[in-house]
Amino acid sequence: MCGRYTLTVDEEAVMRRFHLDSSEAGHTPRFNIAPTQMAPVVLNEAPRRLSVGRWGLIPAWSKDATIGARLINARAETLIEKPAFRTPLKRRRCLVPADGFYEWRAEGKSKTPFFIRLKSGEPFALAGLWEVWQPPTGEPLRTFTIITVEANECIAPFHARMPAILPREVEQAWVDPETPAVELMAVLAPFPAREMEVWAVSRRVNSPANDDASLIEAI
DNA sequence: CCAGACGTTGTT
DNA sequence: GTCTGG
DNA sequence: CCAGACGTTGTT
DNA sequence: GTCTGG
Repeated sequence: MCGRYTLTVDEEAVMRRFHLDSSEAGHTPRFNIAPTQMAPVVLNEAPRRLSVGRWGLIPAWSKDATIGARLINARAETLIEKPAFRTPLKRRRCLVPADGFYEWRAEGKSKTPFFIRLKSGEPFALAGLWEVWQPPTGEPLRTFTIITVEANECIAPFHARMPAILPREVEQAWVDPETPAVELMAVLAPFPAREMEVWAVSRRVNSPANDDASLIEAI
């Protein structure tokens, strides 16, 4: 699964990586992006822009926002049948820029967190869905969820699921609302484990209040 | 037709 | 909003 | 994902 | 134990 991730590069680097012209995200390097927090997303917009949304999808029909804290992931295998996801799947797909994520492994009484990234260290796109939710009062809120797939051999020791990392060549097709969703299901597959690496990190990452470069240092 | 649900993960 | 169950 | 809270009533 | 908030 994916319950915490990183985007440690600055906004310029994110824009370069995803060929964007402008940004409303105000992104600064992040080492501990947690559910319900705002994070950069790439929608289908012209001109191409780095946008922003709240992690944890709140369906448009939700009466309150609390469900958002639980809908942080969406299983790829059941996207089409789940009411909360099938509507955004059609025309509201997004890229979630990231360059690493965390998984926890129980070791005796406690849990040890691990950091996972590409061996290249490069940012990548997680497959996401987004929605707009209108609170009873106030401005509409954009939210998003991260799609999960079966874990590869690198992640399997930690969990049965991992976030869907998109191959670079399908990123544009993924956000294009003209692409039929059925044609995209095959790209939701475990990323090659040989291109990923993992190491143990400090338990300081457990608290979402901590967000600094030391969180991804190997211990 | 109306009413009511609508989600994921891990752990026990 | 959209689907399922009654 | 983990951390942290977890309640009611009436009155101002 | 379970739910909400970050």
